[in-house]
Amino acid sequence: MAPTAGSGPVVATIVVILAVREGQLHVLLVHRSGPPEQDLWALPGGRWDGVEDLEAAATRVLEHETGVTDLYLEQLFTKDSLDGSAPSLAVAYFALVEPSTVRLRQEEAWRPAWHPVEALPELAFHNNALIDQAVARVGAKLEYTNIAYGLLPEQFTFRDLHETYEAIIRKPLDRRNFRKRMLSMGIIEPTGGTRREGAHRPAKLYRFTSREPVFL
Amino acid sequence: MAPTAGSGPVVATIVVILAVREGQLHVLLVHRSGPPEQDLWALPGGRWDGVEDLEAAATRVLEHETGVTDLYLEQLFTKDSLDGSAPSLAVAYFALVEPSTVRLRQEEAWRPAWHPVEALPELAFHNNALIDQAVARVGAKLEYTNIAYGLLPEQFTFRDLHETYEAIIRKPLDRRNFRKRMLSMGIIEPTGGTRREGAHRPAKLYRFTSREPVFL
DNA sequence: TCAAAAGTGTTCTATCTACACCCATGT
DNA sequence: ACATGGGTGTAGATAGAACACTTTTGA
Repeated sequence: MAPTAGSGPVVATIVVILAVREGQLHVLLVHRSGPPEQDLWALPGGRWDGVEDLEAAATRVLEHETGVTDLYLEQLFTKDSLDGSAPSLAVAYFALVEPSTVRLRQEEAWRPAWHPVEALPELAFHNNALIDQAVARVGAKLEYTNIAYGLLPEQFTFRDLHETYEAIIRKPLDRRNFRKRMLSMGIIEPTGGTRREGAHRPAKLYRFTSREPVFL
Repeated sequence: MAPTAGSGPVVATIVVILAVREGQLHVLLVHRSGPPEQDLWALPGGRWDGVEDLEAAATRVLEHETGVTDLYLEQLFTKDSLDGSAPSLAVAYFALVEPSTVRLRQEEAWRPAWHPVEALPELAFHNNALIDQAVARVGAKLEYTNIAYGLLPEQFTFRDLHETYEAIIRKPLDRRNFRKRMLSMGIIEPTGGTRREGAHRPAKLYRFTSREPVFL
């Protein structure tokens, strides 16, 4: 990475990459094989070169780790002092991805892996707080936006959607009321198709009416 | 200001300082007497030295411009490319202040001054968008927090509170419903005192039950 | 007694919550 | 026929919206 002009602090972009896998909310972490904070898990990130857009830098981190592009990405918070030593700044984003589209890098050094957000280890650079902040933000936005589209595939059943919501807000949602609310919000619509998943009635499939962020 | 270690971009903190004056929402701007962006109005800010807390740096800008300390301050957004030339980053905060506590610097070079948020001029560094973002955020938070305490003095009338809310959300609020809602939220309480302001019935005085941020 | 702002309740409507049974399918 | 998850409606409670007159004061 080319050194930047100026004489300011080191700036990094880091990304809280969230996905719902088997009904559990997960975050993507990498393992630090060298100092600082050796042997701790950390959020993926990279140094910002000062040339490209900040958001483009975050997108690049996301794509590098997951192979995913064009998903939901939003700025979260900017933190000083990544570590205690040199002056530094971390601009944190969060991203929502659909796990089946993800191909994790397979690298000895970093071992990118999904970790359930419940029961995280102590992270490098005190990044646990950023994850909490991201989850809280997503939970709040589920109520008045359609950002769940970032977490689900093109087509999905009501069960998928329901599980996704419950994984994030960690409270049970009444199935009938949930269905009514989603439909009355108008963020999803039936595709007409169905999906059979076992020895029982097939589920209708839905899609998001828009895959751009929409506020209600 | 001491140069920082590292070879990263220049980092600045800037602050959107908001106050309600005579029923109108105002933002504090400084006038740029030299390049870049000479002769345009801009948000006040300063270079971050990489040593102190980011938030402390923003607090220092706020205090330098207004003499006010210990008011409501919150991180807003981080933007790349303050200008088109050298790599740079601006970490924006917004602050809520009570105008009677403010003593603006009197400097020929910068001329800090309040500007009504309606009818702003084109600002340096395309900072108009940051102001819009700050106003939108405050407006949203009025609904579920007590942050209005940052905009009002220790004691105030319902009229003061009502005008403050209307100045930010730019929509009329029914007086009776507004009063009920504020009281049922429990964020304010009567002091017992009253204030006479003219040839009419005196108004009861209220205070915020807490002057720390409270979420409902 | 008049002008000017302060203070106060009720009705209606929309939204949210709680809750239990039948349906379609594969084995 | 049975096991499994999919799909549906109603009644009660709560919160929000609309709306107009009386009170207190100084001039």
